[in-house]
Amino acid sequence: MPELPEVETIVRDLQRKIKGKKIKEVKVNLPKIVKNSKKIFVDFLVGRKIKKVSRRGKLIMINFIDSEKTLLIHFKMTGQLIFQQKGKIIAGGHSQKGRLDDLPNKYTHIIFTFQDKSQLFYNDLRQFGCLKLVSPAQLTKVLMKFGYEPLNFDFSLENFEKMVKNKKKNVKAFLLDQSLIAGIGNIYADEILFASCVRPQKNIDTLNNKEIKLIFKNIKKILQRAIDFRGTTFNNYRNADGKKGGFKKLLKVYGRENKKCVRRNCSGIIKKTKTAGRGTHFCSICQK
DNA sequence: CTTCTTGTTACTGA
DNA sequence: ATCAGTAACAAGAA
Repeated sequence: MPELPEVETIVRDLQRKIKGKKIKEVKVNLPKIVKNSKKIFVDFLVGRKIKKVSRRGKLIMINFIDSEKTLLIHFKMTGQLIFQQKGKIIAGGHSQKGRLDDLPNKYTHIIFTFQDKSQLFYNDLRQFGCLKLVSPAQLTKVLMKFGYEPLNFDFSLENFEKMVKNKKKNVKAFLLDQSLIAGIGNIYADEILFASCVRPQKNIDTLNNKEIKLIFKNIKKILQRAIDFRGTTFNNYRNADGKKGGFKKLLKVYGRENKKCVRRNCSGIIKKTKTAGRGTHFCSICQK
């Protein structure tokens, strides 16, 4: 599922690929994905030049030259943004399921065509993602609800320690709460807690100083490393080139139910439970 | 056929 | 106020 590292990978790629391009045509095949009226959405975008592609948590923001408005894109579970030069065969090669690598496919709901004939496809198998044009005031309101950017300088150990105080949630729910820290999802929450030897069910107010420090360090380390590997493809995720991420082989607990714990000298078997409403993987031996 | 999956929001009840 | 739990959204995998 797209979490911070996956969204960051796409944002960096798109910034390079579509910055400065002028939109020539916008096709909306599934209007419910767009949270504005289709006419307002299309009329605004056609003729616009892309100024900037950026991100806050898992939310993508696209700005345009000569406009105050921002296009927000949220992938939710299965959204994709895939860019193709005109006529180029999409990378990713040999789909086992036939021709899903050819775009547009049956999950392509919006198509942006630029003046140079290159195209950006919004695909979404489960149709939970959304696109929305917002004014600066609306944008401010949306961004107010986001917590720290975990890789930013202001997300410091000192500030993290402050956040942990007076909180009563279990630590998994804490990591998933976008209003506290923005961008961690189910996969990285499990990985961060495994790396920190802390049980996901453990209440945040029972953590000792060492555990708090370790969790803080691993949030930064694991998210950064996942970006370096261009994200995790568990099933649906693809980057802006349509390719899979490389972090899956570095996953230590997520998706490893009933397998042996990879920690040295640990004989545990990875268990799967439901915590904070999500499938949660952990080792009951080395995660205390 | 049923059950499970996931990000987010909305809602309920403690 | 705060938190835990669940439903809803959709469609595919097992």
